[in-house]
Amino acid sequence: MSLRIALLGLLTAKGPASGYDLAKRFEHSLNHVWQAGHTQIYPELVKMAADGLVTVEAEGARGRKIYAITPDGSRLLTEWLIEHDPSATIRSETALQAFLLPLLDTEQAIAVVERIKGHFEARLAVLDCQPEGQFGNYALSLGLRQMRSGREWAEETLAALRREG
Amino acid sequence: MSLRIALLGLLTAKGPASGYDLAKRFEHSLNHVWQAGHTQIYPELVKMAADGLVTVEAEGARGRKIYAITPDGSRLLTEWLIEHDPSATIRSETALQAFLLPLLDTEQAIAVVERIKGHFEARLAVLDCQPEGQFGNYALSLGLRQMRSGREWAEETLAALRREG
DNA sequence: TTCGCCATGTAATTCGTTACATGATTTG
DNA sequence: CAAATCATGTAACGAATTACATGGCGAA
Repeated sequence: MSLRIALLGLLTAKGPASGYDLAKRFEHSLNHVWQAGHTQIYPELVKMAADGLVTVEAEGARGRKIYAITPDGSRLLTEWLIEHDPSATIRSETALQAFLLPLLDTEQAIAVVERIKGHFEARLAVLDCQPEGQFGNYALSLGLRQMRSGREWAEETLAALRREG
Repeated sequence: MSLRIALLGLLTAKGPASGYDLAKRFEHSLNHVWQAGHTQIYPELVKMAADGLVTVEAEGARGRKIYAITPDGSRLLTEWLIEHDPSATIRSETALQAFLLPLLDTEQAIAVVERIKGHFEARLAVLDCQPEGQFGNYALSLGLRQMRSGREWAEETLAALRREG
């Protein structure tokens, strides 16, 4: 479902687009929120068209199809936003590594946390380059906060490990 | 892979266990980090035994099998912890709702953010009840930080929406 | 005209969820 | 003995990743 919602959202926010365009939009704006490659997007659009959520508005060169959202699609999108309880499912490899830290000796643990810290910083850097005042604004500020608190956790954990080691 | 790692980690941290036990451990300690139900765990343990990562240490009543980690399993676990670059894949329905907020009018957006805030608070409450000083310590403090920053985001966003609306 | 990127797709496989099925043990 | 919970599993389906395949178009 969420993939559909994400696609409908992008079509609403930035207008009709081809599968390729949508894959690009995913990369550039939704990347810190939801991810999908073209191999998932192309077939999903076909199914969504069959379900009446999008239509092929135009066909261009080399099979390029421009999809637009339909009223049914808009309805589904708004309904989901207003009614859907976001699932609490979390699967974070980073948090899993944090969980398992006590299995390592201090020196190894420090190395792992250093690397995790690097990851948080890298993602933070990506988000920092993101233009303010754009559509993804709210998600961007949420992402920034969570990456910053990840970095802080790493710093605090490093300090604790060094004290102890 | 991560499911395997999580299972190997639990077996190392808390000793040999059956599939059922492991499902329970997932619920109680790994829940804010990684999730898996018994339907995923049972078959995975069989495959892991076939791959020599765990062995059936004992068999009890009604087919109960107690699995223990093997040296190969330990090796794989440590290697993963030290070498594996945690994937940056994020799929958060909450963040997706945040992303799509601008599609709603102010009143609806406020309702959505209120609900999101409630979710963050609920998860925070669960983590707050978790015993300190246990194995999952590091992951717990990371989770707490991230839930708190989620709640702060919701509060700030609500304030902004109310100013504007 | 060759190289690189644009653009679209399919196939195979793995990962994860939901629904179903079964029987043992404990508690009231 | 009935009901609840313990405990193990399978099957079907859906979501996601990886690998493969193809051809167009533009620039050097």
